[in-house]
Amino acid sequence: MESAALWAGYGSAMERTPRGRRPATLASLAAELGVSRTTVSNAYNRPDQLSPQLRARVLETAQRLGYPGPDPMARSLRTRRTGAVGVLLTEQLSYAFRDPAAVNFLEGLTLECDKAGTGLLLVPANPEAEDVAAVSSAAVDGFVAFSMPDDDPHLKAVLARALPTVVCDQPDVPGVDIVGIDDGAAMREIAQHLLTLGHRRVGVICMRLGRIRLDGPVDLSRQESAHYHVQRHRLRALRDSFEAAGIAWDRIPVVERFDHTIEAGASAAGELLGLDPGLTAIIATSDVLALGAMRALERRRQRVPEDVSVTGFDGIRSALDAKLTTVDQPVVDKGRHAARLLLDPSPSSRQRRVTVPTTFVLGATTGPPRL
Amino acid sequence: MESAALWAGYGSAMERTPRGRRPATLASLAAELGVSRTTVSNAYNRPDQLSPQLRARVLETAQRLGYPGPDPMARSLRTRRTGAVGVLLTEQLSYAFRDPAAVNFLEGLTLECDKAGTGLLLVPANPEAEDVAAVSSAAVDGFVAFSMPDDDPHLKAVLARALPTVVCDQPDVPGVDIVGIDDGAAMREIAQHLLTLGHRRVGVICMRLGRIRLDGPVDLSRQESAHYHVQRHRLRALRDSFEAAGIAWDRIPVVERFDHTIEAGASAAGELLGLDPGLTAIIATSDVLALGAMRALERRRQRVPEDVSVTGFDGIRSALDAKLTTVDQPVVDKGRHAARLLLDPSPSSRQRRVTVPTTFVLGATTGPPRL
DNA sequence: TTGTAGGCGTTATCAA
DNA sequence: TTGATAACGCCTACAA
Repeated sequence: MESAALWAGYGSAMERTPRGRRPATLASLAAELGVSRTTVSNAYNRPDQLSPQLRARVLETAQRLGYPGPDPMARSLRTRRTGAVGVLLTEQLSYAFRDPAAVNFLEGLTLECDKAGTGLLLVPANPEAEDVAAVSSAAVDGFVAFSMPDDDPHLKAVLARALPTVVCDQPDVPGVDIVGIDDGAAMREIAQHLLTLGHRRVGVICMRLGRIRLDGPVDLSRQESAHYHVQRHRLRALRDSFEAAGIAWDRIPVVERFDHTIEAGASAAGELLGLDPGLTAIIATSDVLALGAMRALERRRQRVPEDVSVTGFDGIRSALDAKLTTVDQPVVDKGRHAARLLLDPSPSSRQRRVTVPTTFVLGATTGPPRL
Repeated sequence: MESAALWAGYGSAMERTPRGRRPATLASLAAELGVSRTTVSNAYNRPDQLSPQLRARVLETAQRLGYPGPDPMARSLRTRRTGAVGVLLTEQLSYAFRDPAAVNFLEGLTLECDKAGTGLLLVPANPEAEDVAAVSSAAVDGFVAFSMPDDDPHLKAVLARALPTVVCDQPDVPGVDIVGIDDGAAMREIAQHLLTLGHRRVGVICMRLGRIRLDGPVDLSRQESAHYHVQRHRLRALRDSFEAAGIAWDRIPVVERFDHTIEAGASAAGELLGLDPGLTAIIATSDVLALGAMRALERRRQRVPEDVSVTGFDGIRSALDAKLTTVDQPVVDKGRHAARLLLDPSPSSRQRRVTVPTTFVLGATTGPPRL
């Protein structure tokens, strides 16, 4: 106690960052004022619990001593809350600002955070690293996991925290609230559209199916065992649709790309055309990949849709601008729903599920197959 | 102590979220194992300080008890670090994902965060609210303030925290590292370009100049006293350029918009044309506003640049796509530099300053004035 | 290799 | 209206 008082009294300059002096604490402030710590604490947290003049005196002295208010960590330790929610993407942090779908999802999250006045912590969780320390030591009141594979160690670390959690677009963890779409139904619409147009020989580009970087053709077993549910369901829906139309699925080339970029889509399309030069349509499981495919076709002087039709998935802005035939999903809404589930205390402990609607978008990139 | 041991021993189910049982702590784990807290702590933080088998036993018991590892808040309180940096924008959080420049800046920040393995906390700081609590209680190791007015209470709260801080594009606080561009020089290039083309009657659209929502014409005094330095410098550069060319600045209408959106730009352009139907060029202090102006002109069936020239500022993607004449600034790099300054411990306490280069971009939206 | 003990800065509880 | 006391859960010299 006395040492605190000593410190508090030491030096009286008003530098913003008191150099060489030990930073003021609630206790040192109290000592300086000759009141108890409780009183100082109340001055900040319960203004009605002390007289206005005493409070004014406390605040003024705080200013003079350069005391910035109660220490956030100490407060959090005590109150068990931080006022922030954590987000995990399945990628580098910068992906959050580079991928259109991620950007939209996060916009949705922040829309609700703004309302609630909570912060949003982007938690580093590189899928190619096993280091979950950042997850274990994130100072948050809850987590949103976006598009993570079901075997991701970071996800496991999140669940271990036993905090309120919501997952979006990915693994259905028992008891954990989830937001998503009906991937199968949406993909079947795409397939049906192409089948109706008369396409029989198609190629598929999908996003990563596992945590290991792997770029190339995907066999059936890998399709079925994909750790990314979304991709698995979409591929499964395609298979069902084509087989129902009497087309052997194992004759249809499926190519995987780890990176979710336009360039990756372009290279995948190239690979697909190498695998089956006679295909008349390319189905991508995301708009970004589809845009890449279009770029590759353009480079090869193939016309879309006259020579090859292309479909996407997501409904991102640039895809709609490019008149891509795709499925539009309300990504911003998914973010909002996720945040609401997280911020609304669940009455029971039962899993809540929100499925947002999707819309088939007929663009100008699909047409009858060439002869 | 004994009560901890009691708790630790209570119940032994392996539910992920031990219901009704007090959550395990480092101490309860130690008690359960019959070792000291130090040992358990070391098992997590200094694996080399204890035998592999003991460590394995600790970790296994932790798993069994559902202990998720050291509590982040407690750890932070003790170590005085959190592994996250905070960002303040001058807007709602969702702005971070809606405004192209903000998105790019944050991408730059996260690029460096990824390298360093630190998280990024978006701190709510609504400019129209005075509530600074989120800033005061943000669990971060440092702050980046992006584009804040010099009289913003949130900024004041940031400085009060006495943590490492970097500001970007805005107030030059003594002793605080800063990243920016030469706004004046860049804007003079724009002005010179238009003057050379022969424009004499122009109108200006600028972003908000103060924290109070205000949409409309801006008089000289407000221009000079703007709390947003960037805007002030840009307007000042315009004024200097035009006056040097013998054009009376007070005859040039300047219109301000609080919201930074395309719609705001459009309405501002409309207002400008009302103020001076004879103007031959519209200068916007941002690309977003310029794109809005173009939209307004299009609605009015005015051709760009035949009827009216338009210039922007920033070099965002959609502006470059639209062939806007503008100034390109490396926003992603600004983010990177800001993060680097923050994460690199400054040797001295002197202010460091990084000025990134800009490039004049001649687009297709400027031409000689109509007769 | 392991244990002891003090303190990080705050808030909650209860009493005055 | 104010104050004393006890946690909150952990890290880290220092000692053994």
